[in-house]
Amino acid sequence: MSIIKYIEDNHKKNRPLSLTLFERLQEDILSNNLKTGDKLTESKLCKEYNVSRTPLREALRQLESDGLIETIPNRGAFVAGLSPQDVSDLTELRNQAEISAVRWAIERITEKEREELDETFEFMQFYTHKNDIPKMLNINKAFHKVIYNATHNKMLIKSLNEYQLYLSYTNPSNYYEPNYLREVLYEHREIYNAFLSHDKDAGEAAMRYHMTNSMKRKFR
Amino acid sequence: MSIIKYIEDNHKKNRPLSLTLFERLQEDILSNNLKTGDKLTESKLCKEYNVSRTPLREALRQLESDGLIETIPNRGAFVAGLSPQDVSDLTELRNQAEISAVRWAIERITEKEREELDETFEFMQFYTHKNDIPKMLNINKAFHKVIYNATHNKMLIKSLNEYQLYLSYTNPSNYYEPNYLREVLYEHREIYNAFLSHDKDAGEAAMRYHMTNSMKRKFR
DNA sequence: TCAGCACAAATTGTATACAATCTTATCGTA
DNA sequence: TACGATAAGATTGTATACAATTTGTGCTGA
Repeated sequence: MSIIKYIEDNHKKNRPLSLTLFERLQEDILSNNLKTGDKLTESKLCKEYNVSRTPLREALRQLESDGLIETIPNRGAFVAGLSPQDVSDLTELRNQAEISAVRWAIERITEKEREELDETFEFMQFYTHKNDIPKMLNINKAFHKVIYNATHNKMLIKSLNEYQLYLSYTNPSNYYEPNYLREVLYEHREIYNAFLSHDKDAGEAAMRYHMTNSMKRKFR
Repeated sequence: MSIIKYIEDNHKKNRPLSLTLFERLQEDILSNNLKTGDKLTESKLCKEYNVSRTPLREALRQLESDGLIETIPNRGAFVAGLSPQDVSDLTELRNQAEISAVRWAIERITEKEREELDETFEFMQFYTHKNDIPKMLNINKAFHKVIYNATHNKMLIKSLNEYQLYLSYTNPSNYYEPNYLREVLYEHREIYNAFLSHDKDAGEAAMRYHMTNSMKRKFR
């Protein structure tokens, strides 16, 4: 049964525990459930998540690489969350990176990726007219992710995904202001048009405008 | 015996095996000793390095986070080294990041860090006059690292250190050209002066100039 | 009182054992 | 011959056991 096999392959639950633990701890740190300075005692976490130390320690190593914890040999792991300063820095870094990314992406985007961008933008229009804000939040992220991947720049993609994830836990925009969706759609259309006309300068300008306004929307 | 204790504490060999393995494998991948696509079979690596699988797997998780390997669950880890395209992209990213960094650093540098920069630049002058190229390579890296840290931007520091490390394995500059050291010293002096005058625009311009010339020196 | 030591408990680091999954080789059948 | 089923071997995933180190505690003696 190829169908069943297919479904099994995609839904299969043989994801390593270390990955699940990594995501769980990442979530707990970014959501400030675990706070900066907290000691992460392996045995306690093992009991909490009901796993052995082997996959847990692997998850800790990944968190360490991402800078979300700091470990001192033979002493243990300590949470290193994001301070308000970190968030502010991260925001600025993200803005710069997004602006760079749009130039790279316009230069390197493939036909298939362009179609993906088309599709994503159409969804964006659709859900804007539906006024479906939760859906829009996802589509918004997806739109930017398409751009990230279109840069075909491995390191930049990794950074941008990290920035997007980390910042998604910080104070959200004022989604429910009356013009929110219309403004956002307009700004994305400008970016989208730059891809259609293959105009890097226009793309940079549009992204810069979008980033500026995103910041404003957060704090107005 | 406080002295002995001190020396022990610093030279102590109780660094986790996972860290040693991580550095070793990182080196092997960046130096292209392990090539893109190579399968990393745990048991083989264990035999090669004479360790058990536990610390080895922890090292693999860190390499994975850094994007130097890719692991497929239940299938194993595969080397994902840097293609020429990656190196080119990385170079451009590094250049942009260095330019951003110098602005941040000039704004945020502490007195202590300024002194460190003074000292490093003095060493730079000293070894330029001595014409000691190997020493200069180290001082050069150190000078930039002082700037990285002076940004006090956690993420940016992490990225820049990664860029510097990764690119240090790529084709080196033509160090032994007659004017190499003098040119490099001049360019760093311009950057250094911008710190003294606390002039971000001058700093950006100087770093931009330095980056441009660094590229030229690589390929002339 | 308290510095300093010794020992016990807790915690991290590493090795090994076992379980689950994937790969490969073999064989039989159409 | 080509193909698929199947079982053996190899490899990865997880749990447990043991070793090394750190941390906590109580005692001693100046």
